[in-house]
Amino acid sequence: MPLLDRHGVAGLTMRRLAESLDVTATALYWHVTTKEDVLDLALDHIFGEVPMREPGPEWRDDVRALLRSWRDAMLRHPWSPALIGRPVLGPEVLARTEYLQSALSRGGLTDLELAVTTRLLANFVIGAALTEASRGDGDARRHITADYPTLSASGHLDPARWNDDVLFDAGLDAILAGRQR
Amino acid sequence: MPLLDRHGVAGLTMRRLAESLDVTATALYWHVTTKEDVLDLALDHIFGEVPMREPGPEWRDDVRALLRSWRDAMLRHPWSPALIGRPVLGPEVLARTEYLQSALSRGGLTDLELAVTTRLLANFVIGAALTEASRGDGDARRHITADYPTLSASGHLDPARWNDDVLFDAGLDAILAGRQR
DNA sequence: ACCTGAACACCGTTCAAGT
DNA sequence: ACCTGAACACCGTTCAAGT
Repeated sequence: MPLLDRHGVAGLTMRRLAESLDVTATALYWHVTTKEDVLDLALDHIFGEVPMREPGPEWRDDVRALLRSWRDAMLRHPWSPALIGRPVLGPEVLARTEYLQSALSRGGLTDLELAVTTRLLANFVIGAALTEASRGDGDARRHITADYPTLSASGHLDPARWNDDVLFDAGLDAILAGRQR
Repeated sequence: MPLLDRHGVAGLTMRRLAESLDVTATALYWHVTTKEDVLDLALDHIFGEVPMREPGPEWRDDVRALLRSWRDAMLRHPWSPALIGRPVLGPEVLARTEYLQSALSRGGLTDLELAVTTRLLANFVIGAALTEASRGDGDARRHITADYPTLSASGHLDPARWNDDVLFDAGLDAILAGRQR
């Protein structure tokens, strides 16, 4: 939905969507029962953009590749992370979760450890996409220097200091490091 | 804001908020320039509920305590996780981020590793709160059994099988485990 | 300094009616 | 089966005006 990418979730209007489809706004309600339905469909749809590559010999590489594309897809559609939660149950999402979980299984993870790692990875990716999608127009973060010594020394809020991509990849590696072979 | 807790972010209306304050809706615009301002204020405000306990001898315990309360606060106000991203820069949030980062410093983390771990932890907490806040009314997840073998075998979508709290704590421990003393 | 009232340009959604 | 038109009950926000 290019409408969402341009105007954000606040700018998506049933009337606007209808117009882009050359229909009346009320016509949409034959196909869909509520505006939330539209958002649910759009959300699940973008996960179709996340490729699930043929599983290779190194399961860690499969996991990394999947989760990088997962984050990329959300960053390409910055409205998406905030919508997550409701229908993390669309078919596209489920297929990718299955892929992730089976890769972890190949790594030897089972039971509690499998569940913990799946959640940890998924929630990390979602959290990362959510925070990164909205930062960017950051013009705040000034004179923080005085009040928060450790924070400003670490450059946590300085986008020039650390790159989002390397922090994400390193986080992924940290999670994957302590795991079974 | 009990209004938000009861009606969610969609149910918070300038008119409704005004009424609860015994004022006209238009009066609000003298104190605030836009509705988004109200949400930003409300969001930062709930992080004031997250206690920063006196740092103890075990830095890991400080981190765990902070992040558990952090997640708890967001789950008490389920509308909050989806709003994160814009002003993760309010004073309450900044104070907690500073606390977290200084605890990690006491643990011996510096530079890249400090930045990576801070992000990893923060994004995990946010992602967890976001996904957990909206699930709960899950009445989907049926006949998934057939199509996604690993997924359904793991009980990933079965709330009776794994408890959110233990998965969260275990995730936290997994992140903290591989780190400096 | 702080609030009201009227008004504007929108919303999502329902429903009878058309083809 | 699919769409239109009119209508309802709301929205956020602006602005002149009051105290």
